[in-house]
Amino acid sequence: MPNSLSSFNRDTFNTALREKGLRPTKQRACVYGVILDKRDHPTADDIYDRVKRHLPGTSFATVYNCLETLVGCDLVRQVNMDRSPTRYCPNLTPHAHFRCTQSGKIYDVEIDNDTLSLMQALVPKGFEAENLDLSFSGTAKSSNN
Amino acid sequence: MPNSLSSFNRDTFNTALREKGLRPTKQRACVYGVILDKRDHPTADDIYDRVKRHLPGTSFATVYNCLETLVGCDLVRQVNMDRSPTRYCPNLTPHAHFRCTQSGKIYDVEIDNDTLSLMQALVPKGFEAENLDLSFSGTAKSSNN
DNA sequence: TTCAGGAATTAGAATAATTCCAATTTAGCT
DNA sequence: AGCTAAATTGGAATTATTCTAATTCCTGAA
Repeated sequence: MPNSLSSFNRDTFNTALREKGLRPTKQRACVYGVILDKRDHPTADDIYDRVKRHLPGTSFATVYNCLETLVGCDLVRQVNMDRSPTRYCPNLTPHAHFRCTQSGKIYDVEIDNDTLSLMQALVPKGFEAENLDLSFSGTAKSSNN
Repeated sequence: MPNSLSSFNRDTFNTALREKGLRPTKQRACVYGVILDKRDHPTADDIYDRVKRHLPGTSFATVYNCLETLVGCDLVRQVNMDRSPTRYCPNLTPHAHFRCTQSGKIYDVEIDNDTLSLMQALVPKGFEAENLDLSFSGTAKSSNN
């Protein structure tokens, strides 16, 4: 039930919001819940559909508002692949993404610390990188689906 | 004059298109020309403005069509950063991009072969990556502008 | 507990980038 | 020169997202 967060997640959620002086509303909890519940990198559209099942009155604007809030509180990450709609991901560890051009599915790809440091070292002097995004696209064998 | 490609670039251009059975039209040449001419990662909009100075009748659809063609012929690369409009880049060597969140400017960042191989090695078995995209965002010191 | 004031949500309009479409023009062959 | 497929054109359509103004909801001071 995505609208009832586990007590662990509920705590994380409440704390993260309160730290920023924001209110832990039921819509925000529900959006967070559905993202945790099915970790398939849903789009705002997907999330809207899922949230509506629990809170039927929810509007699109609210979903976008909640997503922005959750991203701002570092509870979820945005994943942008090419021109496709933004996707959302509750995995906060440094990781890359692989998109299968056939199925459209997105997979998390771990990044080991050595490679991560080397990538960070690419940034030239005089530039201060706050964010690093690594993504792959190609085909995934059907056994991965 | 972006509508007169250097003979070197003209050759590259003609060959790349003919190899795919496509026609080297003046619109395509002009789009390619303006991208080579000012390597500032222009958007389709920027390109449209520049092309219009040389071929005033050009439509937006044509610019998009030409860009798609040029990308398909591996004459230019698309650069997608977050949700901002797609940008185009004539640098075909493997490289990453850095976007300054203050100025919006995009800079090329070299990737050395060792780091490139390590990044490619992140892709798990069962996945075949055709494309790799690495981008950074943050701030660039004003001396870089 | 009530109520004031700010925060959050809502529905729908607006925007921005891009793609589609049907009609016209053009380039390359015979 | 004329035919045919390819390319271009202008404008409409689409898609994802953001904005806006009105309403509802919380929260904490009285």
